[in-house]
Amino acid sequence: MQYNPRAIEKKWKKYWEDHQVYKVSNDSDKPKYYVLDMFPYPSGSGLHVGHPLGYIASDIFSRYKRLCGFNVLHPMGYDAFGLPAEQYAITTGVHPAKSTEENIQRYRGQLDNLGFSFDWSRQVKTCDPSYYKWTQWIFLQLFGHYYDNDKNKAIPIEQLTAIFDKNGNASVHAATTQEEIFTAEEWKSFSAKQKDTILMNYRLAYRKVTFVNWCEALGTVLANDEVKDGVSERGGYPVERRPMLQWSLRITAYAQRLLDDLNEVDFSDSMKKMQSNWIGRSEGAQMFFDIVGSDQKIEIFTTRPDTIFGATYMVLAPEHDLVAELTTSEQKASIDKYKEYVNSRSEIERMSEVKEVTGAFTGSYAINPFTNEEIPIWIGEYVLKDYGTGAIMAVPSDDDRDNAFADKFGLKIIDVIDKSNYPGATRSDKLGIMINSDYLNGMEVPDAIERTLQDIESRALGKRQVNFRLRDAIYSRQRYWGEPFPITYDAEGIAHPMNEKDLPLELPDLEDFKPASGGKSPLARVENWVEFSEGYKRETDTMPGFAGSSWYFLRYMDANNPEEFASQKAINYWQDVDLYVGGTEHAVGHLMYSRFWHKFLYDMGLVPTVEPYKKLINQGMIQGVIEFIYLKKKVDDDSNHFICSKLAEARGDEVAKIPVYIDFISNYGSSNSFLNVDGIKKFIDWRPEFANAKFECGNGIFQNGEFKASKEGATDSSLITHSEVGKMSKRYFNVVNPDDVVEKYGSDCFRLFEMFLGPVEQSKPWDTQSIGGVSKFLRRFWSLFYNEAGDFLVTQDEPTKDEYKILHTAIKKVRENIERFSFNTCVSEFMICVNGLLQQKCYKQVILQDLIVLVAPFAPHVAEELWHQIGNKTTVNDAAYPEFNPAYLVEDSIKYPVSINGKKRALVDFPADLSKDQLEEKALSLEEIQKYIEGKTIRKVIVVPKRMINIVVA
RNA sequence: GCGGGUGUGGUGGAAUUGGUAGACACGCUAGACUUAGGAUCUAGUGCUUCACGGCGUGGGGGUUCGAGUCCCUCCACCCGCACCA
Repeated sequence: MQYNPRAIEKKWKKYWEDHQVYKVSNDSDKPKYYVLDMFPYPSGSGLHVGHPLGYIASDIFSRYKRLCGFNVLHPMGYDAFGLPAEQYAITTGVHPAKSTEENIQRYRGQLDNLGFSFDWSRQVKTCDPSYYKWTQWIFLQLFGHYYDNDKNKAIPIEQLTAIFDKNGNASVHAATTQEEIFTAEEWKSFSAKQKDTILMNYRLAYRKVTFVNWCEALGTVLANDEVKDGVSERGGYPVERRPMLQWSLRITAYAQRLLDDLNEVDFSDSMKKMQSNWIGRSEGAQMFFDIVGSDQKIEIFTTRPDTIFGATYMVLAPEHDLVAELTTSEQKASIDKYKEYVNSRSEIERMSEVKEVTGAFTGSYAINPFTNEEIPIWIGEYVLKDYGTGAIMAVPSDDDRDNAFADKFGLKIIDVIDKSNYPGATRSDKLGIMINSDYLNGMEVPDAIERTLQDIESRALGKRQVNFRLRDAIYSRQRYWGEPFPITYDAEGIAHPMNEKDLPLELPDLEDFKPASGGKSPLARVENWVEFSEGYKRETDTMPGFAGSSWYFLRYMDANNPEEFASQKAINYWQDVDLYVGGTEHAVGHLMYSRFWHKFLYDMGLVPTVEPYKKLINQGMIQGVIEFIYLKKKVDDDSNHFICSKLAEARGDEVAKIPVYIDFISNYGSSNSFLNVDGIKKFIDWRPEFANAKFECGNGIFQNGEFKASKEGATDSSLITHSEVGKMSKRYFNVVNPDDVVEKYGSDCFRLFEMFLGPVEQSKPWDTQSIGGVSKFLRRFWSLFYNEAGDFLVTQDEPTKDEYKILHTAIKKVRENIERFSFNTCVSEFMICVNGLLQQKCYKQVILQDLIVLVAPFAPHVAEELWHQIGNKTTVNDAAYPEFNPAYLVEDSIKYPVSINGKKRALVDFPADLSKDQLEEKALSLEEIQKYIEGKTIRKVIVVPKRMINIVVA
């Protein structure tokens, strides 16, 4: 029987499906293990060879865990709401539901082709009403809760209104933007609308005015990544920031817990760092500065209260609420002019041009509460409205930006810290001794910080405060293809949650997907849907992409439950995700949001764990080689002139790079990839505008269907292309579809090859050339069972010691390597093992049956086939992973490297049971060592039993 | 600028605790079998030298009997963050 991957793989895929081999039960005595892949957005272009890398790794791990006796949950689904489908709908009129479903089918086919052990009965699609019913339900819970800072958890909003009824809000410590204090009487006297507005300042899901990227020309709101350099990516139209009433989630309430609990999870250091940077905790003081001639105060936040004696001016964000009031009539013109300038600048410009400081003087003065000096109040774009309080006390001696600002506008600078004891310390380092600071003089900075904090509090100038960079997440999208909000508004605009019984609120059908006027979602045009009931209108925005993906891993636990998002029984069995595999692009967004949702559900008592993902692995990107041909920029005649890259570089021609479809290339992926005449013809068929172009290479010139040799004996073109490693993408024509590779080599080979490329976490270019090595390995593996004539070779003989040793070396290494997710080295071990057994001509069942199971997680099809060939009747998935027996690795003798002064001079076999002294003696008497030590003094001999011997001579 | 990571043959990569650097492959060279080979098998393959030997894990320095691995310093590339008070 010959190794025929195509037949084998088809056969076993069907068997697995027919026998429901990968169906997982929630009722099991086995320990649980949950392996999760970040689910894909089903894009129109399908999977390329880079996408399955993580899926293969997680599939191997799942299969391995199952063979080790775990009940393994390994599900898959689709993040199916999203902008591309909607944009496609706008241009083609095809309903997003339809195109999304087609894409899902295509993905499913591609995934199935790779032999994954997914339990498809648990598939989720975020766009499915039976799924987004629960996304809406969780949103309503967020709407119905606030965050209590004393209890440190989310509490139902009814409990808050009960407190308001009794005591007002003075005693409430909550995560809130509510500033005004009110009494119980005041609360009761408020109108329904006023109450709604106040509660919005407490709810975890709430409405507030936020800014969107509005593009007048396209008549739509754009996502941040659709805006490039202040203009729309499509069309290049101007984009302005427009205020809009939008839903947000109060993730900031959970900032501290999101930061603290990073200690609980096994993520890479860089991943944790990215998250903690994003959260951006800083400790400092909130302080109020009096304004000369005004009752108002300016609130600031500072991490350096110690430098207060050096605070010689203040800066407000240009958008700060007090700016208008503080601006004197003399300064009005210059302030207005400056604000106009700021408005003209895009967010991107304000962020990218850091060097230049700009600002304007308001004409007003504040009082430094420590020096009692009057200090000028400026506005400047380097102070951000959204960070801290939107106002700073400026200390030009100890902050680079304040210093540049003071320099430019001639403001007073007082040195308050002597850094002479700390050479190399920069302005921002919290190091030095206080000077020019009255009673702080002589103190070290950390002590001075503590002292000023105490004084600020005792003098009631402010208080200690912790500040976070993390912002609340904007949760509204002015789009059609997302989850509708289960919210209606009455005539006064008060938000009312829908009755949970009436969920899901389904998306209405639509034919025209263009946005409605005024930046509203297309839903605003569906009048009979918007009119919920007499006087009540529905919210017409939809939820963002991260809504559905923030909790999907919980749905997999009990995917078809119509009563709950997942039953408590299922959640308590599966608990959390043991291993999460996905790309770094979700490092902050998705992971942060889903950790936040999970903590909220934990507060509600609905999940038993504080963190959703125990361990995270980030797979690297598989890059593609991009092949370019050079088009000369200066041509002698009218025709386009393509030129061999070698020639162009030698001559120093100015050229444009034209990407070429990689299928046209000969020797693709190698350093001397080129276009032959055949390839040039294919290129011309593809790009007819170059039909008459000239293609020049060292061998000759091809033009108008004819190749004229310039070198003797040349019969074909060898137009060398320029190769670069880059993204695998449609626009570079270098996308490799896994289906094509599977068609040629089989999915077992594909799986092994992707793992063999290198560590999962690392990015690496796709290189089809070396796949042959893995294919050869599979055939050699097969040849342990069948010879070329097709005879079955397997015998029942007792294996030799050497054969056991080869097998158990592999068992040991593969087990260890899987445990540390080093899959590439596992494949090497398989090769070493098979090479070794072939050398021994070992066709013994006892050895081979263990080897089959060892390989099964990586190459499940061929393993299943051979498992049955050697006489098993049930699936290899129900076998037990081979146990390592150290007895087989015990050696009689050990090869010792013998070194002189650390340099290896001999390699000798010594009996394993020799003592250190015996080894030393034997080594010194070796003939090949004698010549190195003759006439020299032996200073020392180092013997590490079972490792090495080193002789130190003078 | 700050934070994290990476740097090893012609190529992808291996070396788990400081102990034989280059496993396993690709590629290349030679040979065998073949009408043929982009099939298969065998041998070789870090660089350098006729050889003995010498040199070798981005550069320089250090610790050690011994360093790819630990320490210091510099360089290059990748990722993340960035007017963050």
